[in-house]
Amino acid sequence: MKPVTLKQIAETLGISITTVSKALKDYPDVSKKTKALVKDLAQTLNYKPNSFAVNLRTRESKTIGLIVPEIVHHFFSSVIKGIISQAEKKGYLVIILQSNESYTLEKKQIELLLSKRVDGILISLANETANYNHLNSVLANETPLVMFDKIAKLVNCSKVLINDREAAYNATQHLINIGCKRIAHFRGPLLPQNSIDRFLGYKKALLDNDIAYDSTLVYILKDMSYDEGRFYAKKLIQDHKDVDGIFINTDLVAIGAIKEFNNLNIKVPEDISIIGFSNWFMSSVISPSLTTIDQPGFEIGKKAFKLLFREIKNKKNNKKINYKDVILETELVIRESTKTL
Amino acid sequence: MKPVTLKQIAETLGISITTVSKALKDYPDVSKKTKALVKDLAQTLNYKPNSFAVNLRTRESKTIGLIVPEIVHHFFSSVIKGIISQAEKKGYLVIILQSNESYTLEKKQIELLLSKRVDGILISLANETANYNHLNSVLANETPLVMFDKIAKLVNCSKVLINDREAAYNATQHLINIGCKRIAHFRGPLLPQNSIDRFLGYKKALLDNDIAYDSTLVYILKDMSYDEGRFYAKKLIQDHKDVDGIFINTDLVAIGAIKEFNNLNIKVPEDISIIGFSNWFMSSVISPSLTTIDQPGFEIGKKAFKLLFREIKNKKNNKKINYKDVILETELVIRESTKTL
DNA sequence: CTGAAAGCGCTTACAG
DNA sequence: CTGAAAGCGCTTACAG
Repeated sequence: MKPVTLKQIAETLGISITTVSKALKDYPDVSKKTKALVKDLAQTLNYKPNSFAVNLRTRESKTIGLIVPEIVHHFFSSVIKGIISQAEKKGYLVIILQSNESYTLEKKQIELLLSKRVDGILISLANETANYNHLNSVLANETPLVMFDKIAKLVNCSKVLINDREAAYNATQHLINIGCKRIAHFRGPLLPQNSIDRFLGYKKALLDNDIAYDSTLVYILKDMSYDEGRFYAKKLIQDHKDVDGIFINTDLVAIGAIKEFNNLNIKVPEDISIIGFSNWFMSSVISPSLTTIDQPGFEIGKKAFKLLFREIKNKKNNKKINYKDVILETELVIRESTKTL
Repeated sequence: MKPVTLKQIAETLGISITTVSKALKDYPDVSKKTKALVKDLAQTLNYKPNSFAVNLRTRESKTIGLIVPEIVHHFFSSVIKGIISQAEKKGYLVIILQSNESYTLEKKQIELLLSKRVDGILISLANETANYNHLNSVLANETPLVMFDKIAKLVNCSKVLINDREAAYNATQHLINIGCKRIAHFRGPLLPQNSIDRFLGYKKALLDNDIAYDSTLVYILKDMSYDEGRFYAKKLIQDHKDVDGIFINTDLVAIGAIKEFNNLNIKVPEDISIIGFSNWFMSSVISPSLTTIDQPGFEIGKKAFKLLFREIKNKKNNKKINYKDVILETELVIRESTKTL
């Protein structure tokens, strides 16, 4: 069953391909009668324009690319959902790639998307990524690019963010408010901007409250996994018996830490208060439930697509693109893993 | 910066487009010298074939479509990851769509993918889907189709599955082995094949052990959410004070039930043993941790893509496609939510 | 070993 | 209101 083409409709009706094409797209210069005839036949033959040909002619594919570090991850899957839902509304399809936190893979995937000529690219960077040439080549290629969550400050494009520094500050301040004196921080790797900012927020809160910053209380994690959470929870207790609070870069790690403390018979929050980051669903169902910063993944995804869409449109109309940083609100969600005031 | 074309390379080198095209693809009938010349220039100009033109000529896009009911879901995101990782190896890109368990949306998305002329489609059905015309139209369109997890028995295509009936049987048998006498079942909606099969496995285990089947112990859930788990846990206790075990269709619901029992001060597993299904990561970290059936999402995804790839290849070579059902192994993972033997 | 030509299926500027 | 023609950028059967 070969797909129906304009040519077939034209021949059947004894008119030209041009007219058929125009009729289907409701050009004003085609008679009503012809339009009706064409549309009817197209309908009965179940005509679908060959998108390959349309892409070639119009130079656009109505498809965007999305690269995330990891798909099986509450935050990123929420972002993906936000992006897809918004894209669908505007008639765009989304190709999804996973970088596995690898710079090499990320770079290859960018090239792949570029060679596929997607209309735009959405990306959250791999932890490893320190070189931005591949991103600049997207820009040089005049393909709209929007970064979210894990961004590179130096790349000149629109970004969707939260105020990591402020959120981390608030989290740490909350620990201080409930009486914590020795507050540790499990931070992410050195490169990603959000792990830098969260660290800086933590540090500033300490200083603003006249608590001496002690670098031995800061642990630099690598893969931000549940197991790392367990490992560093144990290590922290061995290194510092006097710790009474921890601000942890991400919920999954915090959940590992809570689990480890449960095992070691260290009471959360009585002995140690814990705050995570991101508000994974899981955090509300573990015991004790986790105090955390709610990070609106779905909204971030929606907003990121909206920005990208705007840039795609502007590009088509040869309008200048003005880059924009959008900062979304976060919220401290207080649960059982922190002492009450 | 306009993308480089074959024509430009040809003109620069003073040879024909044909030869350039052939040189780049290492046709044997082009001289080594010409090939070197062409490849060098293509390299320096950073030539990338226009995929729109290639698609139109070759009638394939090296892109497949994937429809899942929900993305923010441990099982499905694992499947997605499996599919993408395997697709990438074979040079295929994946467009992802989410049906939200809606038949109408699913149908529209199938049409969209068909009109985009993807090389193949992978799908896990929406709970609502009872009519398979849209799937048959994929087949009629000669687009390879593979279903996984939530499948329609009646559609004539390859499928990747687990043995739901057997897995449910084993789960129920385990409850019986540890001494449960009144075993309830929280099942999924009426239509999806896997909720039917899990129910049948449950029932058969009861009968094989001479335990009377009591339909009032079976609760039919709608959206399989955490909140539904809480709701029906409470209801179950009100309806049946003597229940001592529950086999629950999916982990998220089971986690809701455990949480509710914790709140109601009903001890799991002392008062009631609970078994879930799927082995979400979350299930290993809640208290008590959840006994469940491990369902290999990542493997299901990989296998589904492999089957689809085989069919795409066969179609291209005009070989007959022989449909295949692949059944993957599951495993009972015993944790704290069930009594010990 | 090289290249002219046809064609994939559309869209659109232009002529009538 | 209709249509001939050019062209998007490739691939490939065919001729030389």
